[in-house]
Amino acid sequence: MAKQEASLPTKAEKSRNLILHSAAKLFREQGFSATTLRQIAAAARIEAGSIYYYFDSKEAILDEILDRGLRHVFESVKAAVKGAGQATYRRRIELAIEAHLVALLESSDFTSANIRIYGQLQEHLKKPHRPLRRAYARYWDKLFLDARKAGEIRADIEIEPLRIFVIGALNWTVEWFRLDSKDDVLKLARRTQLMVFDGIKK
Amino acid sequence: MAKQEASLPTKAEKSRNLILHSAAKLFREQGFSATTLRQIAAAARIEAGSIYYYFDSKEAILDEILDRGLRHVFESVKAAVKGAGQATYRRRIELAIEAHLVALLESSDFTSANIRIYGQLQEHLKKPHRPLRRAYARYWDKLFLDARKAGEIRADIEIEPLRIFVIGALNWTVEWFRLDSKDDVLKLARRTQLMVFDGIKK
Amino acid sequence: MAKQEASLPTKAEKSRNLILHSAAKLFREQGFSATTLRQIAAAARIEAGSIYYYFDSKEAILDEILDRGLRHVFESVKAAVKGAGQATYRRRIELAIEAHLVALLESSDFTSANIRIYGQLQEHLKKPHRPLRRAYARYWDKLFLDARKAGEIRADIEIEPLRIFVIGALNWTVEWFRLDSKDDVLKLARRTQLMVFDGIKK
Amino acid sequence: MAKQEASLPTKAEKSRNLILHSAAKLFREQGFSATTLRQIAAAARIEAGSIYYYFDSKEAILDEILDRGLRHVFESVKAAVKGAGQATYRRRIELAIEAHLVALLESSDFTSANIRIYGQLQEHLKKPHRPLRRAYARYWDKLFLDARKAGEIRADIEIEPLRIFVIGALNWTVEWFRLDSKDDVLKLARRTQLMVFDGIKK
DNA sequence: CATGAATGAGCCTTCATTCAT
DNA sequence: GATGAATGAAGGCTCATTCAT
Repeated sequence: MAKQEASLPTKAEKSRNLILHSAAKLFREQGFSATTLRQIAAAARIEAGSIYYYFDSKEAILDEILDRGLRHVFESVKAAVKGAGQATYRRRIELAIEAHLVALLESSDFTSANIRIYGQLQEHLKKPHRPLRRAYARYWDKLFLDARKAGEIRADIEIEPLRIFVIGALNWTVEWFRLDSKDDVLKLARRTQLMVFDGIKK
Repeated sequence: MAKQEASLPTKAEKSRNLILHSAAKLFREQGFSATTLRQIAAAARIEAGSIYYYFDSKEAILDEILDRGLRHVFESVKAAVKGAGQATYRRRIELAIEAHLVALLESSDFTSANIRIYGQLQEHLKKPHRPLRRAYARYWDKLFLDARKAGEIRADIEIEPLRIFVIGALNWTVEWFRLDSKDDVLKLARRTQLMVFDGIKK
Repeated sequence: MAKQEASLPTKAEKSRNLILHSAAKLFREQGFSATTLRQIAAAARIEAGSIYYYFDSKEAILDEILDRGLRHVFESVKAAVKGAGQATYRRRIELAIEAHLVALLESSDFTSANIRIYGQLQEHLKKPHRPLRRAYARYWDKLFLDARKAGEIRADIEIEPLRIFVIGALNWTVEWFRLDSKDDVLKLARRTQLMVFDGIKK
Repeated sequence: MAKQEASLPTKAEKSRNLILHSAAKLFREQGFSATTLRQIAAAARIEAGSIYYYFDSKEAILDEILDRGLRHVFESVKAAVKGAGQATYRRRIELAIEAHLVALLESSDFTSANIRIYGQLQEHLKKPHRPLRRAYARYWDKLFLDARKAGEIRADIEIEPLRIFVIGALNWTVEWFRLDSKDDVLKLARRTQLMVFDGIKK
């Protein structure tokens, strides 16, 4: 009962995590409502009924996946930016772009599931996650705002549309990107950084 | 499929179209499998059973929506580019961006439904639409390729990643953009064109 | 769509009623939660899913059964008493006893189901039916009160315990009485009337 | 089943009893099939799985409750009558009525659970308890028969319907009576005795 | 053309039960 | 003695689909 500190994951914790990972993968691939609990159970190699030992409902699974997914990108990006110390703002934003892409395409299925299915969920499923989503948006806004104040990006650019444009381009990768090697994501990141900052014109 | 030679739409054709539009809106909002035939029927103000007079199955409705949606953007973009005559390639691409956005966000729900749900569909539902999707991708590639040959965009940019980046940024708008007025879409288009060509750096 | 006056029951109305009667019988025999929709469907010779064409839920079926059941006894008793005209109060109460028993044991399964299962239902299922139950209790109370005022029953008898005693003795019959012929119920009624008024002592 | 010779109850016996009491209360309130083993376990402050250390199945719990419940009224009534010595038959029956009511409404939940749920159980669950039920009925029949022979109750009254009427009125109290104080049950008993013997007429 | 009625497969969920620890 | 973890059968309910009218 007492929570052990940094102890090995118990059997139960492993089962719980296996369910979450299986569900996240399926949600990302097929969407929330097209995914059945039997599919999740099969992927986790248990019976459908057993899922209810760990979760109250299909929605409870979704809830935890959405939360973990967003928290994961957010923390990755914050860590990357923090790690940049006093680099230029361009550099910081470049690192944020890379971190966002890595979290989305490599780390786990939580983030990609979140990005992919959130928009089509019913209102009551989205609601609890809105505060964190807003916080993440504000974090990027601050990054761009600081860069503009520092004169590193054009003064006539509005922050919000910019953020939407950039994150949109990043998020869309989830629709087509298939993981082959870490290099691929980094290469994709580099290209994206360049495109965002310098555009495509000669 | 529908027989017609510019005659007035019959009552049957009107019902058919109403079903398609109702379905497209719901598919875009909730996804394919979360949308029920009864919801579609209610939105079209008929009974669920009546849908089968016009369509063989739910999948048949989807099929037509996907097809119309993609055809619609594709034709809009081609028309816009053709209308530009011998303008610069930058101008042509700018018009393509605008046309894509207008088709996606304004014209109807077919295109937005297509963009939004395609990725999560089962393989057998995607398959028939792949040829057209590829053709559309090649059309953009040609646009960018010509621009590069003409020296209007940087020589070191690879075409495919560029196309993915641009269309991705455009498509993601479907996740957040809510139509208020035509101006908004055009403003969005102008900003996007600028960002794509000139980037954000000072 | 327009309600026809006293028209023949439509096919749909017949199905609906068949479901209700099948359910009432099973509820009375086994209780509410031990009865499955599949059992009800089988008894009504349809498929379980078809029940939902007529009812929103199992609870909706219960609701209508409870309502019909209580309404039925109530109206039977009122009609019987009214039919007695200006008879003595003893006579009126005797007729009420008979009417209650006939409704409970003969007329249909709605009343017996109601009497038998009400007490074990969850609070939220009972609640909507409380007003009518109270009204029925008050009706009996008035009957006894008038009889006491008229000096036909002993002055020292408290009305509420009396009503509870009498209705209790009547209702308990549902636990053991099995219908053979109309005579049986009437014989039972006569015995009960006698016992209630004259007691058993010599 | 439990081995014991007036020794103190072991821990195991206490657990077993706690399970039985918890179950009886829930069965009485909600019925047998609406009560889950997890509810019983929670009420007994153990885990659901642990119940199987003491009982083979949910039905085994029911079985013991039914048995204890009936045995308890039966013995109470016998003891009360026996304690009356050579009193009049009216007095003996009055004491039996009181004892039945006290057992039903006060002593424990076993008897009330039995009375309330027995009628809706499946045949195979009722069967083992029928002999004892019949014996209890015969016991009352004998009481009334003796009273009639002794000329204390009217000669024209048939014994079986009388017993059914009286026990029915007593048992129905379980549907509405809520325990407040011992006096209440005794008051209820006195009223019932009076009503049974003298009826309500002036 | 359109619907009302019904189907049956399958969904999420519950629950008595099992068993290794 | 007792539990945590898991099972699998079944329950209420939904939904695409069918078809006589």
